[in-house]
Amino acid sequence: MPDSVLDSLNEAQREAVLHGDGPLLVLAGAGSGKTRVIVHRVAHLVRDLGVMPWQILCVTFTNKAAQEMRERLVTLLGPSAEGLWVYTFHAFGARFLRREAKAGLPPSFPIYDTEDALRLAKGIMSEMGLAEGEPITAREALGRIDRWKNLALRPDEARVGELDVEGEAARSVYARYEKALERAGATDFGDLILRPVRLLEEDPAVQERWSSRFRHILVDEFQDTNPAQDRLVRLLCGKARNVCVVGDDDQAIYRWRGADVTHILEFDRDYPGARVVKLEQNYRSTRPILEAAHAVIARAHRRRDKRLWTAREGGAPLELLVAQDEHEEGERIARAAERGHAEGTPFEGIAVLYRTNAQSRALEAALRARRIPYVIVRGTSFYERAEVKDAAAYLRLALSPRSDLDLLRVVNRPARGVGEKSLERLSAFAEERGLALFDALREVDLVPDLPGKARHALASFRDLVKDLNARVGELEAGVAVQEVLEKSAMIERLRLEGTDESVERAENLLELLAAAREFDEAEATAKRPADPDEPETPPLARFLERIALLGEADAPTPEGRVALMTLHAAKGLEFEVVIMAGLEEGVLPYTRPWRRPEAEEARADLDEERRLCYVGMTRARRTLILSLARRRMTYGEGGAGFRQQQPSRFLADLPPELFGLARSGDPRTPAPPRVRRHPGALEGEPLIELDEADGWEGERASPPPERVRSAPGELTVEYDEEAAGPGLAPGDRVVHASLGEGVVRACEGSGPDAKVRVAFYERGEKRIIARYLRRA
DNA sequence: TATTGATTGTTTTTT
DNA sequence: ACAATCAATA
Repeated sequence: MPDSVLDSLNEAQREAVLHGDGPLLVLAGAGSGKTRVIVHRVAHLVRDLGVMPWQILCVTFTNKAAQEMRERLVTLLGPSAEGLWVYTFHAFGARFLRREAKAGLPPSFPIYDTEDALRLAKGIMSEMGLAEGEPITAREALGRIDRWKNLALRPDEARVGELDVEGEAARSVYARYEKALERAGATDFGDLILRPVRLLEEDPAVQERWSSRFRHILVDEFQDTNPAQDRLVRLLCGKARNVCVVGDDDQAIYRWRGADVTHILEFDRDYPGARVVKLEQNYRSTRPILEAAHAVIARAHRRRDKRLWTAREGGAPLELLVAQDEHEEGERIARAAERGHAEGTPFEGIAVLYRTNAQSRALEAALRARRIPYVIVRGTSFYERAEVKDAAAYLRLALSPRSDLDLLRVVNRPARGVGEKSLERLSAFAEERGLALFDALREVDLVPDLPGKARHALASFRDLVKDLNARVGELEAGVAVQEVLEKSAMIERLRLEGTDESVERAENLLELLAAAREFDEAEATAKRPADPDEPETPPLARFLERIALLGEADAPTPEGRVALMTLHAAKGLEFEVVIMAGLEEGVLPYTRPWRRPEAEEARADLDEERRLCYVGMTRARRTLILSLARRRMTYGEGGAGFRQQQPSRFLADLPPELFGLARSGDPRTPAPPRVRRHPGALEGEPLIELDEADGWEGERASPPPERVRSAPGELTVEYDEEAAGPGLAPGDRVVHASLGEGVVRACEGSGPDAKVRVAFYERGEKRIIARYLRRA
């Protein structure tokens, strides 16, 4: 390894990079150069220790991370990086199962996503005569099944409590569900881990082959592994135990998905003799940001002791935005973003983070009103659109005609006169003869009682799929997609419809076509490492696999736009300016309004919320702005109405001196608000006092509460009734969203509902409700 | 069968 | 507020 590289690493990083054989745990705090360490370690193994690229397996959690790692390795190692195995857990599992004939799956098996799985479970439950919700819903059953799969448990091994009626039902659904997957020759996400684990455990020859194949295994984001994944890693690294796991227990935020922090917390117990390296120097954030983040995370239970530090001096204090409701919050955030931009941060350097997707609405509206360009980095990807999934289902069916689920999805898409009744008859016919639906279609003429129209439609559908199926071995993805789109007339029908929505759908389908062609192109140019063991997988199968596993579109945030995303989506990213919305009880420590978990469960939940908060804060490089609303609409106007909100307990953990106003040097800059823990605070109780100093009304439309006090079970807001209108007085200059700027002439009443007479420069004099005005 | 209007539940996070 | 599912109708 060149000295220049070694010199650029700090001591801990160097230790991790140069570590030789044996287990290694790298506890890498936020912004501590984690990816750098992994990448340089791989380079070291290949270049200095002579490990062959294909003997190294790098496992990540997300596609984005895998992609980034692969790119950085190519830059570092050049073409030899092509031979490295760099995959997400699920992509690795898929590759394993395709290549391992003993897994007993057809080589182009379809991968059912959550939506598919839910439909399958629903079908099974209605077959079993279980009404929805009696005793459990399909969703709940699937939740249980998922948890079992995360533990690598098969139906017969799934344990349920004595009186657990729901569990019992879920288990019998699980058994049938597995049978259905088996019959279809399909897998779901959980299977991609479970099946390799079980095969490796049950067949020593297979285990020997795989564990000797990989000399080194590196796992990123190890804190997010579930038990099945943990077991998979252990099986793959075998006796040599050359495994390097990198992660941060403080950033474990996927417990709900079956991840278990224990794996990282007790790594050195599971792998005795493991070396542990802590990366605590942070290269990302300013000192106040790190201090704030530490104050929040320090109170979490069950964590490895560590503390991030930075060599960087100085740094602006944190800011706190306090709004009356979510609309005002949006507006304040929009203005903060505008200010950040005005002060020189490009829009793409600014992010607004929130706990739940529902919060994005108000934020979006406010940004739009101010004409601030933004993107929502969303969870639902392009490939989850219904029309795209329809097209994909056609292709999957062509590859795997046994997949009844896919057949049922598209047999009448677009509508061609095959209704429920006809499908029932077809199913009955298939059932009788033990055939898959598609095989039943081969003899559609023998199915009794079909209306002529339906029979004809079914026959032509069958011919389309059959034709594709016959050529599927060598068919390019692009050609296959094109044929499906043409012959099924999906696009044509959508065009005929002519609504805005249908046009957009047609465009999505064309985009899928473009993606398929791009895929073919990449396949043609990429010289895939010669691998004699790898059975020839049809290109179409590889394309569909990518679609199935590409959850989030890993499009980089476009230039020139503020990024809006959930805290989960923000993991691994960094921004110059981070604005966190909704620091309120129930929102940032999120609590489900209904079910009340047991104490231990509740504490674990709360810890996870704390870590989520920590993840959000540590995304910020220079500026961290926290915001909250006093009241918030739940379920919209028709729903429960609005809820009075208490400030988040996490705010109370922040030392008051970290707060101040960003605009220093302004002679009118008031004293910073004091945020402190109430003297009598009980453990776990949000007891916060926010004292706001004068001067804040410069940022406020409605009169500032003089004092906000939050005690157990109560929140009091005291207003100074003497304050004129929204802190507005005749002569003040104000702005209205659509009417522009003007001057206040008079105020009637007080509070946010006060009527204010304003002389607008361009629109003349108008009477406006105070809450719609802002100071100019 | 397909379309429509009403009703219901949903809201945490996603490979 | 919104989507998704369900019931009633053309």
